[in-house]
Amino acid sequence: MEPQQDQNQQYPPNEDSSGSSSKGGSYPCRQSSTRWTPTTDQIRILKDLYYNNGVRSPSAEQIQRISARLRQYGKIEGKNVFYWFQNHKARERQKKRFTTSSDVPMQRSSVPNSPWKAEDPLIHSNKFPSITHPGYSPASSSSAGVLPVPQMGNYGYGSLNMEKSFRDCSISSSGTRNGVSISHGWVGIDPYYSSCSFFDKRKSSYGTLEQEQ
Amino acid sequence: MEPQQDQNQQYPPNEDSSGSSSKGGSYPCRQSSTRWTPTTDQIRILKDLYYNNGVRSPSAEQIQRISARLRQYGKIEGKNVFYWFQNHKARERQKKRFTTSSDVPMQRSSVPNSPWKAEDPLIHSNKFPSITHPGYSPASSSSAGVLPVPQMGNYGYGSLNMEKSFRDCSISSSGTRNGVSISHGWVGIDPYYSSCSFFDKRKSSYGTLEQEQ
DNA sequence: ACGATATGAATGAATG
DNA sequence: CATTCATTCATATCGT
Repeated sequence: MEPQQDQNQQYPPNEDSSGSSSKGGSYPCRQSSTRWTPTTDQIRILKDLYYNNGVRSPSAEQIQRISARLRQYGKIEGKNVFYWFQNHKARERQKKRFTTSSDVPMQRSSVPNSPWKAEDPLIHSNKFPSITHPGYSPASSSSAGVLPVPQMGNYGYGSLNMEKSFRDCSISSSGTRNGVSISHGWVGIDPYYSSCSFFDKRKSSYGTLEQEQ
Repeated sequence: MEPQQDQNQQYPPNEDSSGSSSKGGSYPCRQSSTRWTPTTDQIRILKDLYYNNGVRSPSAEQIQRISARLRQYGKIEGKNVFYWFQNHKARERQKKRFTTSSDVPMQRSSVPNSPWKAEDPLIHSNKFPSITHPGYSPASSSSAGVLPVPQMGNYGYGSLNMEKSFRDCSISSSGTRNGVSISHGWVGIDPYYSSCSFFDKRKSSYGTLEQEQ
């Protein structure tokens, strides 16, 4: 699996600096920005960052820098870089998820436990680690490209009880059917939000309508 | 936003909780998902609140009222409203972060209209004609999106005196006196885990501005 | 031409 | 509030 579609994609020579802007390059004059179509060079660099530098979720500053660099090879925006990493990581994990679980084909461990209507206060406190942080040890936080080997690959998903892996599968039982009619009121809310917002100093950085209460 | 993509909501007509076997996404209009799919009307109102009223982080009571109002247009819970505002605000900021350069104030290359740099509160047309909503009655009028900002009285959370704001609190507004010390607004059903983490430590980012190249 | 797949884009939900 | 995950939609591309 993992086609990874190597740089096979021979995109059209792209428009480069001419300002044609439509990187699709195929259409005479059509929606120039249907969607970003990365050039081979851009993909190569992105993959290099991903695999050789361990970059998985670049921060805003990194994204700016990356997109700036990639701009030499074609039109690109920050969001493209952002999405690219997001998607690449997600898809890699997604695939891994199915291949790794050789045990049970499709074991939907339906945990009848929804954080929002939850009844046990445990949910927040004892949340197992790791599902989100597999194993790609960022190690030296400064990836700076000194990372010799990309230790990507096996995500330790099955290590622990992934009971909550597939979160609630049935939170939608909110009334409307079978007279249970649990409650509408969305009981249980983010503790941070509702609990303590004392010193809640809202800085109106936007300068728009500001409200305080 | 969303140039052409207009995902309609059409929440599940049936309440089958089991996740069916077929790889989801087979059917075009079969969003049998557990997650909330806002209707265009709901989105319109939410954006109106966001942009025209400056609502960014509604309080518990506000969320209650908002969700109550939006419920006319489809199933919705308080948490949905909460998340919506959270996400909308966060993404707006994020977008800014990606695109904003540290040196130049603002430099829009081209792309006259990009979802990431322009947010228009205007609504999108429905892909499908409004289908009858099984569960709740669409309540006749409106629904088709001719309603700018429906009645329902004014929300006091403008930049005005919020003093008189809470008058007809349908539910038992727990506390929330003027000033601060807002407690759980969750109308009585929010007993557990009031993990008061008063002083949320700003994680202060990774603190490492690495990555060069 | 289609259908399948790969992948960009968007967003709800959740965590830290 | 920032960051991340999961899911889904939309479309580009490729195979037959």
